[in-house]
Amino acid sequence: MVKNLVIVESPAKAKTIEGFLGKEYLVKSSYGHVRDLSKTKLGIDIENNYAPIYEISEDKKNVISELKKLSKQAETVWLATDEDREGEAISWHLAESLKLDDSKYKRIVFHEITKNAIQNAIAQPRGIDENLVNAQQARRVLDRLVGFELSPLLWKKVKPALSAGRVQSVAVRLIVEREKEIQEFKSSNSYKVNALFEVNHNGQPVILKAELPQRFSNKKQALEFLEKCINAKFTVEEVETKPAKKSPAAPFTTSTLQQEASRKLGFSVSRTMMIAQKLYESGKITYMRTDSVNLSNTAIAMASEMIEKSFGKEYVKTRRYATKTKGAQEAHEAIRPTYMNVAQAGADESERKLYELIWKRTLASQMSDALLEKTNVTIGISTTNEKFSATGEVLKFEGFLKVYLESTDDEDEDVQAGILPPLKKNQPLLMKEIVAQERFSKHPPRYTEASLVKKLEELGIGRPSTYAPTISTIQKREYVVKESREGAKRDYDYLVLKNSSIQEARKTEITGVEKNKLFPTDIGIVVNSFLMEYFIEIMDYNFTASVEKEFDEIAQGLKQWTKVIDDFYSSFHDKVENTLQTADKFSGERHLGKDPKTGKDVFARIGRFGPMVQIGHAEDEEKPLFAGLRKDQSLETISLEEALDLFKLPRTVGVYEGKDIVAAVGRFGPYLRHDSKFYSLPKDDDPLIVELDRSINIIEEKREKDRQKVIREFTENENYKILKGRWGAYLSADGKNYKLPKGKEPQDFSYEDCVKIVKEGTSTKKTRTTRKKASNRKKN
DNA sequence: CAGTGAGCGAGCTTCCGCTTGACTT
Repeated sequence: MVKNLVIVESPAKAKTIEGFLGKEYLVKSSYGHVRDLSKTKLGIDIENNYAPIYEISEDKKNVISELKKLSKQAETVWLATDEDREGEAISWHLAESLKLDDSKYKRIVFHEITKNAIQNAIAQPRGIDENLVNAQQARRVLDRLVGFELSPLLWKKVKPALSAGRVQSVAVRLIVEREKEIQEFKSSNSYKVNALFEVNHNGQPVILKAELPQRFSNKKQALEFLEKCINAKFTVEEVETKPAKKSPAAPFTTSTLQQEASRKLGFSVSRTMMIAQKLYESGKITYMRTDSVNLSNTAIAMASEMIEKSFGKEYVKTRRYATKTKGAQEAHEAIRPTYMNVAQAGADESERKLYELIWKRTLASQMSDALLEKTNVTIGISTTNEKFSATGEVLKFEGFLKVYLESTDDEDEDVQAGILPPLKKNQPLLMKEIVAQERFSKHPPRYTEASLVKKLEELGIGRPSTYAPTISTIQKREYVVKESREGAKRDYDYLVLKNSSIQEARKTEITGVEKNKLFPTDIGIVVNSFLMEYFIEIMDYNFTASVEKEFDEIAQGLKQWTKVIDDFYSSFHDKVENTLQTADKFSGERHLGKDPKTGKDVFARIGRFGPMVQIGHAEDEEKPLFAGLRKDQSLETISLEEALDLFKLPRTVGVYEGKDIVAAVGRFGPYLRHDSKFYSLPKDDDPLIVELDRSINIIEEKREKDRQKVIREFTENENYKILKGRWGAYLSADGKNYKLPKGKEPQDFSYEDCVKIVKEGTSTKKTRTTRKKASNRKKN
């Protein structure tokens, strides 16, 4: 019988800690929260002063019954959950659901996972901080009230199965508003001038690049300037050298890790978290959901030893970083390698890459500044007052740059300043070439997943554990899509002065290329307008910050949590009721014009199944006609012509093998249907235009591809086939797919083998649709 | 996976923050 039961939040942490404590301690994990409000009902007794009605979460029933059994056997239960609002609440929920007497449990906290820290914690137990627990209850209840009152309102006024919440709705607002800014952005052009000079350095000609600091607003001015340069003399007027330094970035938090992994490794936010989780579980890194930039003393000591050993003493500079993030709770350390002397770790390529990033960032954070020498050179022009300037940078001491340089979101690919040749004041320069080219101002950048996380963190909205889920929620609800878009060609003026003559040219560049950026959908835009019109206070970027302030006051015992909730809810609920009664259906409806054939009105709006166009009114005698929008179309921009085109589909292209070929657009884009089989239309084919010959071609090509897919067929049963799929060979039998057991080549399976696979497989295999539903149920 | 959209009315959808598995076509 073990005397002491210690409960922490994560099983990986439990395993580590158990090693530090003696045999008298059994360490178990709660796997996060164990109780919550009802999954399907409101779970708040509003009449009874907002009393929350908690239930043990379905997936925690086993955890609780095991912990209950163990706690009965133990003398003392040590509640060692995280030292923050949620952690305190978890301890309280544990005490409640395990029915622990006040004398039976002790609450302890520790900030680093070392033997010392844990033994110190055990020596200084305390009770559960009720105020902190109440702050968490307020947070939980507020989020539930907002989410479960606004969402049903959306179902009634906009479209079923939508959702709204304190965090997700603001995330969508950021993206919608950025898109609006981009649409309204007027690009302006100007002329940028660059020059190349030749300098003699040790008998070798060296090129000196310089730039005109100001830009010309039109071509005429740019040309005038170049003309003045034809016969000008160029002289070095000033050489100014000054020292500069660069300092390393703080160690990783969840948010900065997601940003850097996105920029440097191209990982999505959720991929980064999945990989980090694996590294954490295998003991390679510390906890990956944190808002702290703090490193433990042990970690700093390990880092400094590692730096000194690898690079020398002059590279060591230990630093403490302070968080600047609003509402940071700092229950954990920054994300760092568990052992700084392990330079490489990870079970596969992506784990190794992410580990390397974390290792380098942590190491660099404890290294010396990089010392630079910056040189600014001013070059005078004899015929005019404008001056060129050239800048150079010499690295005097690498410091932390030896291992790591933080990247930026800046998309400008301006060339890094390099080394300048030695230059003296009054030195004449030989001009080789001056180029004036037209440049265009850029709209603000669209958000990536990672830059959205950064913005949310700045606003204090969301927590490390929710950044990745929030981003997937707004995509799952189809408020936002992650997309890459091809750029468009754009012409620009290119004027070059060379060998005393000016040449003019029109050049072409590609602009507006977007890779994995977040775009709002029609539904996202309409839901956002609805919420902005009726619930501006929830949509306010400062809403979270201001309620967090109140939660803090609850935590300090200055305010009663139910009072805070009541102040919010009474006016909020009135507004919900009022909107329910008075607001019309909100569909983002746009009147596009009249149908020339029937004279009826044509509308674009959000329907039950998403964006659509409609000819005629619902109350007309004749039923209105409907057509869904294509993926590349939007409510805000679709024209009457484009809308009318949508009604031309489905269209019969012709007859092949005695059956009609029909062209149409479905959920997955344009397609052909023939003999009740579907054939996707390639990107360049338009379903409105595609001809019979081309259609037959597409059908035959698909048939040929399908033939190549077949590895083996059976004479015994034509519905059984061994096929080559995306993940290797598999068995397709009566429309269901089965994995092939290992140890045999795919073509060697006999019909009897296959029957056996089907028989054994049926219990675990589900059909496509039920599996999808099952996974949805689990996620929600 | 390849429609649908009115209206009727049933029954469903939904939040944020803590944590891991069990899924793999």
